[in-house]
This record gives sequence, structure tokens and C-alpha cells, in this order.
Amino acid sequence: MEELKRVKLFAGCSDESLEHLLESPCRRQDYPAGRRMLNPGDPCRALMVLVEGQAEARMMGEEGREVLVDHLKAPMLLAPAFLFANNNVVPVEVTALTNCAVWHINREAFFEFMQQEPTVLRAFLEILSERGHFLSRKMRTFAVNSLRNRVIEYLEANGSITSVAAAAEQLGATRPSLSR
Amino acid sequence: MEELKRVKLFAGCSDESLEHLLESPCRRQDYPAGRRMLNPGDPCRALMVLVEGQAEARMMGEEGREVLVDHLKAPMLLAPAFLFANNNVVPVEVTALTNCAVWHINREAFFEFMQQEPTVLRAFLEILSERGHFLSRKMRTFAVNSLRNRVIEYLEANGSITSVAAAAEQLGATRPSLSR
DNA sequence: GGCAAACCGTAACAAATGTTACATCAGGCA
DNA sequence: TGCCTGATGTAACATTTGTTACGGTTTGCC
Repeated sequence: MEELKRVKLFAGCSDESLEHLLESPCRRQDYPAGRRMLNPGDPCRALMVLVEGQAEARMMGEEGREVLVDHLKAPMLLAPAFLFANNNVVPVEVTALTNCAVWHINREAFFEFMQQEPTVLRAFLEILSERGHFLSRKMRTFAVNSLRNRVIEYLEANGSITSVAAAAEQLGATRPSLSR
Repeated sequence: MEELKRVKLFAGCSDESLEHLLESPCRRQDYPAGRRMLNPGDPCRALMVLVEGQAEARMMGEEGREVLVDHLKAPMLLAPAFLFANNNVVPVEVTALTNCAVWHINREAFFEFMQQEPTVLRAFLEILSERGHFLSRKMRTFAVNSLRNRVIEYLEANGSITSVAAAAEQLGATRPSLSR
């Protein structure tokens, strides 16, 4: 499908090989806006490719605390960092913000596919590495920064705050605290 | 080398192919105990394999705050999650605890190697996925858990606390706070 | 104009955590 | 035995952050 070729992962591969990949057990699934796409604890046994729409990933704590981890916008992969883990459960909750379409591609077929397409393998490794960076930056943010410094980081990254409430969600703080 | 075959990553590959990999620009480097092996901001252009000794990874904040992220024990990979990133800088400080030995394996040679050795590719993907899990668990710990819950997590994971001071470092708290 | 809803700032108070200082205890060693 | 050192418990206080509540402003709508 053409929409898959818009994903960075498949940018450099031939049409024939991509078609061959799609002969494996794959499916394209639609999610209406607001629908939960992944729950924490769900196993992820297939490569999930968001080809349409936007979604958000949230991480929830045991005391009701909640952090907006990431904003997901097609075209991109969903939870690529957990696909090949032995205990491959997703730690976040992913919810569709708009109507979304997601390709589910069989993991083993994708593994074979990568071996035959070095550019795809390379791109996948780059994506995994970027996720590693993303996660370690987030962890650093929360582990060794005060709220004041988190706000500074946020401003350096985003330029300015459009919505105080939204920023508070990403920073893991409450709106009144952020006002100060 | 035999010591490389003890690493999970190379467990399933043939001697000849491993020898061929080592014909690429590689080197084995020794670090005395206490020596810094990686500084935050260092690029990592080679696959680093800790084949001997133990080390620790720390993440440092701007206010002097510091968290012990991970304990590294041979045989294992160092910073595998950042190897193929475009901006491949390490976010942590890695220090040798005992005398250590590290293989530095050329990234591109390793990439070619993975393509020829499916078991190695698979193992590398599993390792990356496990790191993803590790990082997201850490992030969750710090983002949505209070110190009380972090202690509970710690006890569930480690059974008991041997050193209060050491546990405080991992939990990102101070020793008196942990006593309470 | 009037009303309701959403968003924001702020204050007062509570809870969690850091900081500093000190006392205690066990172990090692002269 | 006596002293020193390191790890720990604890207390008093300061700082940060959460909680709750209130009032103001804007916006859209009737």
C-alpha cells in the first residue's frame, strides 16, 4: 500500500518486497477518535504502524497520577521498542485522538523482511535508538530535575507554553503548581 | 575470542563469522577500577561489549542531583540503545567499579555482521527491546510514583535493603528521607 | 446584553521531601 | 580496653509540590 511507503521505516524498500511482506498475516485496523488502541499490559506481538490520524500515549501510576508521555502522529510506528522483547508488554496506554488507521504486521514476517532489506533494518535500528534517547531523556527529566528545571526544558524544547493545563500533563505536575 | 562468545549477543554464531567480524577495526581496551568509561555527551560510534569486570551507570542533573541508573556486569553490552541513533550521544556516565575490559566493535561492520547472522540480529533486537522496557520502567518509577511507592517497588524487586545509602541513590532520594 | 463554560491566576493550607545536625551503635584496630 | 570510623536512626526546620477553593477573563451562544 502507498500509505505504508510514507513511513520512514519503509521509505527505501522496493514495492515488490513490500507486497511480499503484506502477504503475511497482516491487517489494517481502524479506530474511531477516543478509542483505546493499547492498554498497559497488552502484549505487542505485531509491528503496529500508525498510517492515519493522531494519538497520545499516557503512563499511569498507582496513585492516580498520570503523565502524557508522547504525542503520536501518522506516519509512525507504535511501541516499536517493545516488539522483540521476551516479555513484550506495553507500559503505556495509547488512545486515538482523531480517527486512526493502524497496520498490524506479523512480527516474524517483519523479521525476515528486515533481513532481506538492509535499508529497512537500518531504519528500524535508527528508530529504536531514537526511542532509547527519547526514553532516557524523559527519565532524566523526571529523575533529576525539579519542576522549575522541567519547565525550563519544556520552554527550550517547545518555545512557549500554549496551554498551561496541557503542559502540566506532560510535566507531571498540576496546573496551579505550574502557574508558580 | 572466547570471551565474546560468552555474551548473549554472540551466543548463537559461528566461530568463523565472529573471527571475520573481528577483522574489522576493533579493539579491546582495559580500564582500571574507578576509571570513567563513558561521559555524558560522548558519541558512541562503536558497539561496546563489557567482557570483564563491573561498572555502574549514573545520570546527572543540573542541580547536582544524581541517580544510579544501572549496575553493569560482564558479559553485557554498554549503551546498545544509542548505537544507531543519528544523534548517538550517551546520556549517562559509566564508571568502572572493578578492573574492566571492553571490546569496541566497528558499528558498520557489526551492521553487516547482523545481516549475515539472523540469530545475532534477533538477539540484538531482544536486547534493545529489553533496554526499552528497562528505561520505560525507570521513567514510570520517577514520573508517577511517590517515594513510598518507589521503596515498595524496590523491595518487590530486590527483596530487602542491604544498604540504605545505596538504595537511596537508586531511588533518587536522600538517606534521611528514605529512613522515614 | 446576559449566561455558561473553559481557562487562567492566586491564595491558603496540607503533604512530601530535602537539609542539616546530632546521637547511637557496631566493627576494626592500636 | 579505648578510640576511631562508617552506617544508621532521628529530630527540627526549610523547600517544593499537591489540594482545594475562589475570582477574573475570555469566548461562544442564545
